[in-house]
Amino acid sequence: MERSAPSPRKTGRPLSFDREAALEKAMLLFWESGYETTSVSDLTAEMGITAPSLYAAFGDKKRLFLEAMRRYAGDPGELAEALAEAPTSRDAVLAMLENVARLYTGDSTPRGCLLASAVATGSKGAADVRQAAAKERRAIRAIILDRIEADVERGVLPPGTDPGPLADLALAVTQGLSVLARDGADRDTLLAVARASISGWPRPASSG
Amino acid sequence: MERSAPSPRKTGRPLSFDREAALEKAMLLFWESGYETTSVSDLTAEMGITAPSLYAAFGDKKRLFLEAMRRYAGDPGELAEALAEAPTSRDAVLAMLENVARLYTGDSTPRGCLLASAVATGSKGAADVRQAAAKERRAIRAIILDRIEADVERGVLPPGTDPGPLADLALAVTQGLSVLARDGADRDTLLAVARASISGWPRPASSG
DNA sequence: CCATTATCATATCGATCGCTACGAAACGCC
DNA sequence: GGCGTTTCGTAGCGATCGATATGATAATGG
Repeated sequence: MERSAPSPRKTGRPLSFDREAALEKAMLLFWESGYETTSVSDLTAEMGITAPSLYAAFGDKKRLFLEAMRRYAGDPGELAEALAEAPTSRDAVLAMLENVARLYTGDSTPRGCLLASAVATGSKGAADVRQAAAKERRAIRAIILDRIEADVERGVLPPGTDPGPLADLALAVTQGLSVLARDGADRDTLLAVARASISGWPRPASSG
Repeated sequence: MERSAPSPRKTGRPLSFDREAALEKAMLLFWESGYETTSVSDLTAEMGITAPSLYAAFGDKKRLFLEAMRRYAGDPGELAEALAEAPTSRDAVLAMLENVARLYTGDSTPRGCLLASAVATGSKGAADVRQAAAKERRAIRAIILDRIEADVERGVLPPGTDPGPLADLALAVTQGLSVLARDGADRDTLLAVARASISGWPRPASSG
């Protein structure tokens, strides 16, 4: 249901810049400096284009951010697949947390999480952008929750296990790790927190 | 080492507003809308004073925020005392997390945590303000760490227990809960996450 | 009752904000 | 080579940003 090419125009002056590369630059800058606190002037400087080009290619600052955020978040289906591949939901969540720990401390990307920091707060005029980020987080939570529920149904987790707090904890740690990373914590520190955070998961009914 | 009264002036026109009340209003607004994304115009409207009064009383926007942040964070000594009162570091951290869960979902205050959201990101010009917030977080972590180390030394926690990840986890959950609260999670949800987050703590050497 | 001191309200300051009008330039089509 | 179409760079729009100059006003000290 995804248009592979938005509209391969046949006429007119061609775009003089790589739209995807420019979007990537914008994403990194929003990641680093936040949505409202990154100016269009900052963006055009980093993207190597002028303001009219930015507006022609992306609409306005808000739509550029939303597109950058979707690029950052990636395909939710891939997250679901990754979680499904792990033998247990516990392994799945641990792997996810370890992945974000590494993502937040990458040396070629800003520290922390774009979803956690770029719109953590802001003016009333950006309330809809914050809602969009909240929606992304809800989608992630739902995927984690599904994976945990599957384990409860299959008996991998003890019957009666409440999946909600486990999913919420995973999400909270995901966002909390972002703050640690922004404060300068190194990768090993974040990985240790990731592991500690799931050490309290209910043990399987030791069916082996 | 703290001046009890900044300077009880003897002459000149008296202040026509309650400085503490105005600071409280400013804190709540920064809490709600963030540092850079709250304008001086927003502040003066909420505080009920004009811009020159604000600058005369608080210096500038940055110093007003730093003062509001210190007011929000409270006295670190009180946190240390509260942690010391609990029978174990586990109880202490649980109580702390439950307290922030309630703080983040108070119905007379903004949702979430000022330290977590107000300067989660921002422009280069506000880097020093973010550093100030990071310093507050480091102070909190140090207090938690001390409390955990005390339990390790006393044998309340198993010897060889690494206190670092436990303290970092507590801090990460503290900041992560703020995101959940901002996204609309209710108080019980946050309390459940708080409890789940410490369920993996190493058990005492069952000396009873 | 006047001098001193400090805060008051009004009216801005220059800089930057997000955004766009305008005309020249570069393409496909004929 | 014209023509239609689209993007280009320049230049600047009105609004808002953080912060102040200015002179009136209200207190104390003598």
